[in-house]
Amino acid sequence: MNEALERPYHHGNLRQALIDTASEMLRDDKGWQFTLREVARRAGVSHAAPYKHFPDKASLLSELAQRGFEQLEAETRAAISPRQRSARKAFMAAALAYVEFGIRNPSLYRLMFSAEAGDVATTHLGARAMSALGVVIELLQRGQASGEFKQRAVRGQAAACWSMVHGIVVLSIEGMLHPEKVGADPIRAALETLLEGLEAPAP
Amino acid sequence: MNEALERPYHHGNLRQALIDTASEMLRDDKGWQFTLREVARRAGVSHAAPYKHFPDKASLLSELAQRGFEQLEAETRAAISPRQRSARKAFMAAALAYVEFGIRNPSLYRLMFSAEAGDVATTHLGARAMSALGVVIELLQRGQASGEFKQRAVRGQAAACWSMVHGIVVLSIEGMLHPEKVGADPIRAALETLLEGLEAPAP
DNA sequence: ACCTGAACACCGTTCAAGT
DNA sequence: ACCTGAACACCGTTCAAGT
Repeated sequence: MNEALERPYHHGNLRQALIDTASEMLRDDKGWQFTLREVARRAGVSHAAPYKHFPDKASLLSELAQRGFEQLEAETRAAISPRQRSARKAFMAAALAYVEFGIRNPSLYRLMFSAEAGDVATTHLGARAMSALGVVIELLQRGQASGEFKQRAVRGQAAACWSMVHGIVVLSIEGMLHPEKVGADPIRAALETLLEGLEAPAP
Repeated sequence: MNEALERPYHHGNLRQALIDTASEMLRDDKGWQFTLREVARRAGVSHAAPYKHFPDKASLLSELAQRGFEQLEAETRAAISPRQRSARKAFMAAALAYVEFGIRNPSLYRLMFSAEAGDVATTHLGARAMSALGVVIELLQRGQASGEFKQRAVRGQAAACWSMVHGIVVLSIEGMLHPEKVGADPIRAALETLLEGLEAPAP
């Protein structure tokens, strides 16, 4: 921290330095009012310098968002890597990993779905998001193949899962899923309810 | 429209005029970059005039958000007013009304859950949101009383329902629930899945 | 009582000019 | 090749001054 004192980026990788600095701001400043000039300031360069490495502000944000999706997918995938578990357990582990990522990185998570990083649906961002969605689809296919989950259109079930975890994250970040409002451990309760909608009735 | 030509607010209700103008901007400008100066401009007053009626920008936004929650609750409630229906049908109708409100008013919906309108959880806003949540809770209690829904903690089920509809709205607004990505009518599919998690197995 | 105009401290973005 | 400083057109907010 405080790289500015060492004047480190006179030559080289300002681009990476800007990304790192911005990531830190995203992690630390809960109050999400991201400004390019402040990133430049913290990186120890003039406010015009970033424009040599990014065409505009949205471009830097988009870069951060993409990295966010990569990290989200990696963490969610890691949560289900022990393949021996049941689809139910794998589902729960993946869903909790997703939600925890969102709650641990509220500003980043908001950014990932914010229009400020570019049209999420139409740009590369959409591709990243869809790739993250792939984890869910694999999980659902596994559950259906083993007979644990109902035989339904996987894409519809995936829409349900993604909407649920996304909703949980956003409402949690906004402080609307606190126990006093909506009962103890609303996150687990919500995921349990969804899971029961996915599962096939006991034979 | 174009009220400015008639110089209508020289005397009276500039406060209301600002709210109306801002609401129109919210409805029309898909690209959500709300500025107080533009509201003043469209209302035909100087950029300093709003400060005689609202302490700051967040205050106007908060007012708009509160009205949004009122409208959302009213529309959701209206969708289930024919009391004779089954809990399943009432639930589906209410959920679809909620989701359609969000999709019809994307900027307003975003604002309602955005930190720009003040801390959603801690201010009056939170109260409005909780009041809107009341519709869901009544519905769940009805379904449990009639035996249609599983006997579970209503607050947990409510968390599931709210997270689901909220997630559906946000992902839809962001263009991530389009048929080519996630199958035909992902909204109904997602709500069906949730509903099956709520319902008691057939006796 | 209600509104305006100038002013201040910020933005994002551009561009000539510096090394 | 990479960065800076001044500049432009915007913000939100304040405040003396106008009617």
